[in-house]
Amino acid sequence: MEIMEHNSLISELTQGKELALQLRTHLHPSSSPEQACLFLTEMIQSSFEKALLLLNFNSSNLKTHQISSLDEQEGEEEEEEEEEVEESSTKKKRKISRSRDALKKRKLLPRWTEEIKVCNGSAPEGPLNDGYSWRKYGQKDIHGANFPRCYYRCTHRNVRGCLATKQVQKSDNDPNIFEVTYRGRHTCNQSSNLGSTSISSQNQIYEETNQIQQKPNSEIWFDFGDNNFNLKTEDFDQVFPPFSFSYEEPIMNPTFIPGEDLTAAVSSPATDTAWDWSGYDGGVQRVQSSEQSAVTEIVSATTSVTNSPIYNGDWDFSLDNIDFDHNFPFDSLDFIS
DNA sequence: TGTATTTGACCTTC
DNA sequence: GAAGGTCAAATACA
Repeated sequence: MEIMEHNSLISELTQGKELALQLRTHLHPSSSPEQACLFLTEMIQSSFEKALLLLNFNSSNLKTHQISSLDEQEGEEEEEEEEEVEESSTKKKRKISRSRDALKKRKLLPRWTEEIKVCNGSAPEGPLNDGYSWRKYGQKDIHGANFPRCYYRCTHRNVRGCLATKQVQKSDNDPNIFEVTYRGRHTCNQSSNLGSTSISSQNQIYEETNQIQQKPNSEIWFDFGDNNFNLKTEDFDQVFPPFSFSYEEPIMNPTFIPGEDLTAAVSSPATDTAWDWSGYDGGVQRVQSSEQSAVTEIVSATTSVTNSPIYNGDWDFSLDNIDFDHNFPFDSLDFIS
């Protein structure tokens, strides 16, 4: 790792640590204006994201080097192949070269899965509106599954190089459940368009309903009548490895509005296939089950939270209820160096 | 005409 | 070789 990057990484992580400490002081009941908490959480998020990007970047390079050194011969062949591509510009070779490179990158991307439950059997007419714009690039019949799987990638892939993709598949067991697998984080910053409305409405949701329950199996349930939202906290061990949370009275703010016409929320064009509600985000019951990438757990976990429609940076966790794991090595050199 | 979707072919992984 | 994932030409649509 380059010294500059190493220092940047330490700087970002240290800043995150300090901001977390500040936030903790703000969380004292006697202080803590909500705006300050929100600002601090955003700063913390930003700081960790930068750090993780650095980590991600370096681990990518590392992996590439490892691959090269482990299979030098193949690497050389690849180089030759790429030269050939430039010279001969044969379509086939270009395709091979590109796809190998892309696959190497894809393997390093974090991945996590959510289950989205569509309630009332009201078929929305568009894609899941999770705050990002997706472009469908493929559909595949999956062996043993009753329904095909759809493949989406970020609309801004070409323009901004955003590598985020998602797969949407209707569940065999419950036709109202869609399994959405996200891969890679958005680097196109398009989520900001939903953040502005969500915070206020989210708070409103919580204030109006205040029906959050904790189930014995550590699932958080947000009961909004027909719109249920749950989060399997058992998966938080994977999603947030460094922390442990207690959910006695969490404040989490899903980004949909209860009672709102769900179909109206759908804005972007999509497939009209009856089952293909890939972009549909209304009336959801989500179970986030994180499947970690090959990079590092913390990269995947953090990315999954910041990138997921469940949490797109707009939630304000009530950290009063979050117990920082005392084992988390915030102060250890292992963590910051 | 530009953009999104469909779909068969191709590639990688297991 | 089967299955999953992606590409890209063809097609649809606004």
